[in-house]
Amino acid sequence: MKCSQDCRHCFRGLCIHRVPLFSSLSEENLVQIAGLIQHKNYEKGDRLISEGTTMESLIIINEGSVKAFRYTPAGREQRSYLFSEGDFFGEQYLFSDLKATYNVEALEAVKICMLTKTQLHKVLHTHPDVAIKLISELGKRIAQMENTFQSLGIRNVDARVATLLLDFASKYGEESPEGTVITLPISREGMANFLGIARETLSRKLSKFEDEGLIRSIDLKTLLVRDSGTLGDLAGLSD
Amino acid sequence: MKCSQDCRHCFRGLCIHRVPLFSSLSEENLVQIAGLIQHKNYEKGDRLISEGTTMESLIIINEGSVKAFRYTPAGREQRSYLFSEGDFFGEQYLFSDLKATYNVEALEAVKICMLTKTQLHKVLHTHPDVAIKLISELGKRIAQMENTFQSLGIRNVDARVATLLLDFASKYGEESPEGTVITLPISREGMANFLGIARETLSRKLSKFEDEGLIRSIDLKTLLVRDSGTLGDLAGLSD
DNA sequence: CTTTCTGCTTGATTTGAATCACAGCAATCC
DNA sequence: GGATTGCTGTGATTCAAATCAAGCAGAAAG
Repeated sequence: MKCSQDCRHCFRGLCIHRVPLFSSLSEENLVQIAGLIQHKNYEKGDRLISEGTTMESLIIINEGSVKAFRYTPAGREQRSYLFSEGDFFGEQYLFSDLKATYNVEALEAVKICMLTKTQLHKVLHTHPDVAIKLISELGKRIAQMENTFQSLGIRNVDARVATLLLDFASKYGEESPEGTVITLPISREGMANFLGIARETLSRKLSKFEDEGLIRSIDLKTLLVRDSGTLGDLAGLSD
Repeated sequence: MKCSQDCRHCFRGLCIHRVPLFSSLSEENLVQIAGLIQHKNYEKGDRLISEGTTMESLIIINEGSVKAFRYTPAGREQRSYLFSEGDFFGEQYLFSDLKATYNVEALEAVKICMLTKTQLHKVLHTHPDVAIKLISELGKRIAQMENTFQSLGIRNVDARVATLLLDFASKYGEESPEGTVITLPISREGMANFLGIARETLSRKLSKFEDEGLIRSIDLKTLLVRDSGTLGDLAGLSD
């Protein structure tokens, strides 16, 4: 199946074109790999991966977004990631026989592409470019995690909240004359878990930022960032 | 130069044999790659990498240990890693043109092996096995970081200290009839930075653990872990 | 051997976030 | 439309770790 201009109708080629991982490949190779890929859809709230499960595939998000999280021994959801279109995950487990150490849940309707363990191995062996790209992506992710580490180590909660807001602004924000409008992908509770702080504390911080004119809360799912400069200062000048 | 049984005297082959990264290679390939590797020695306190520098090589530690750290905007050392024999780092920067975002300093006399950007690319192209191994190692590192995330997100400082002690016990500890004797690679201040807590707090926690009979402080650089079971409970049953 | 310095401990106080408690609002269900 | 349920915001309180402040011990220097 050859891709026409509108990939939305070419399910095989769809995700592969979007994924930076395969961007270095020729059209011919793309089509070849596309044939190996399986597709699956999930509804909001569906579990894609559960802790302790054996992972057999690399998963690439084609449409929608998911959260990755764990439970603390006390049973609270904790420190999750958000993955959205073009992101991939599950690669850690494809080369070891470890079980998944986190859960992944759909935040909305989600379409994914899967490449199984053996197929990925084959691809990596025959296309070193893909391997290098994958290494590079993993490197980026590590660098990003190191950044997150830094902000985590900082006790200053204001800085963490500011960082999250700016992150969201760049990922989910849309520019408007008044500032950046963010459509929040997760609830306040979710954000608090993400930051490792109490729900109430997040509320208070957001209220404070609003009092200071840095943001404006449109409704529970929508936020306007009015002064990203000051937020940036807060995020950086921590400690 | 072919490796004899005692690799210590065969500088070219030395690190390559130790590094899991290259373990899948044939002796022939090993020798070939060994020829590309450069060696360097550092004294305690020497800087291997400075923030903002361009990284041109993958660095593999052959002997000794180093710490990786950043400075907070306020100028405090923060949240470092410890790398020792067989560990490698710097790979994130070899595929992007990013500058180093952390500093690396020798904690003792250190011998390293370096493989430059272009040489590594060449190796990865010609030896897909090495690429896959590298991907797998990076995956492991990510998994490990995710674990660290979890313990970081936990407010319970006791748990974090306990985790660190157990980590050190397995990395630097030696069994003795009374328990595991740890020769600490870093100062109290270093450990506190590592954990993201105040130096004083660490002191107090260690004193508390000692009162409870879990550990015994031999001298400032030596620690005896007497009850790793209870420490494990503390580390796990946090929050 | 004494002095000095550096890193460590211990105590007192402060601070900032967690927790507890409850009220308001929104969404869903009947 | 009204009721149940699940989020959210705010105030009061508690608590744990940071900070401030001495004091101590071991190492290096004179």
